Amino acid sequence: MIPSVRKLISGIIPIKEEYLDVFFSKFKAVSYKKGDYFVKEGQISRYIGFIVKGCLMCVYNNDGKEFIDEFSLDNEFISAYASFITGTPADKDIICLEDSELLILSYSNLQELYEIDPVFERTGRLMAEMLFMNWQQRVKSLLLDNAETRYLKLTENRPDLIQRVPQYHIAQYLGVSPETLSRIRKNTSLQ
Amino acid sequence: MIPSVRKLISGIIPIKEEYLDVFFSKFKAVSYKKGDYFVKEGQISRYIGFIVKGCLMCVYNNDGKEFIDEFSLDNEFISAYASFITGTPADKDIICLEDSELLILSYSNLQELYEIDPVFERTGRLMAEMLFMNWQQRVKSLLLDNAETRYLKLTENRPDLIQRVPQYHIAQYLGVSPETLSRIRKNTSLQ
DNA sequence: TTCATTTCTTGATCTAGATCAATGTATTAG
DNA sequence: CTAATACATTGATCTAGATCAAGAAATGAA
Repeated sequence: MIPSVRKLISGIIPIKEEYLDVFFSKFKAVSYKKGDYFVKEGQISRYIGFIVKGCLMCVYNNDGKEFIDEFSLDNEFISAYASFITGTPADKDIICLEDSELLILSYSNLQELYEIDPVFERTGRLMAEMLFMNWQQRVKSLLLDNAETRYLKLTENRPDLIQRVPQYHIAQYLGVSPETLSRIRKNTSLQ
Repeated sequence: MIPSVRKLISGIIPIKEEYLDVFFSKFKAVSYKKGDYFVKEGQISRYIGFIVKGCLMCVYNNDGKEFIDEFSLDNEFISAYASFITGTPADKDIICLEDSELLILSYSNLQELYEIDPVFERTGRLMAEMLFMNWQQRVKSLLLDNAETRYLKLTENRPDLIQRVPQYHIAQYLGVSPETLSRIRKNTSLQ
């Protein structure tokens, strides 16, 4: 694994220096083209991905209507976690929005890590806790904020996303129509 | 600790028989009256609670408007997890809706458990994973479902809640006005 | 460059759900 | 029991955001 990537992951997830080698030995590099599926709805997802470079999205399909659960860009993790953790079919697609380079970790390799040293359980716990807090924030924003506030918060928290992802996908993520997002942008930029 | 409660907790969280004694030794029993605060917004929450009997809710306040994050009833856990985990001030209140009996576990006692045996890290990981999946489902429902569907799903998943909690709190949880929930109930019960 | 496809904008209209106001019905306290 | 308070219902009206329809820009392929 490229040293810079290694340094990067170890900065993101809480894992001690001496465990890094065995940790990284369990990952495998994979390439995807724009439009490729990393996970398909209905299939069991057996991998967690770390995005070295690229952009992916998790998409729900509700009889034709699409809503976006999450975007992940360079240096972020992505997975249909519920499917991965429980071994049940995924309830969403994960699709590449750009050509992407991923490092993937299989379920069985992760279990091996847990067996090798319980320190990895702590890593897993801290990651799950971070994920959980993110999703709780998302619920809070959906309950408390109107469309404009949700958009403004997103531009603040993830300005990179707004640049790289088509606007109608941002709308699907915020839970509004593309037309509404267009109007929100028009209003806010005038002020 | 009462044996029946002990059996119950060990059925809910994934922990091995031989670790149960030390695990339970870290909990403390506390009583609350209806209306009491378990957590106050702005204060750091240093406890996780297990509800032996009773009902609590997590409430966000947005300049006067209240939204409910979560209800917890008998035999469920409750906490301002983000505050508990990160040691930062809670962004919500946790209030008792009924007189309640809790078993509470302090942050420092939990850390002791983690130090005593790494098996508790696994317990923590599995609990965080479960929590995370629940919250992801909540986001999915808020993005995909209209108010009526959200209500119907709630009556299916947590019929107990509908019985024990005032209707306007259910509305605050679903993210609709009490009037709208009343109309939804009128419509659905006619069919 | 040129054509095709994808994405974004704008206007007109519609609708789910909010808000306001009044009344009705349970609980609870004394 | 009665009064007071908390909770639920109903109607009238309003509004944020959806939907439909038509162009306008941008992007991309040949």
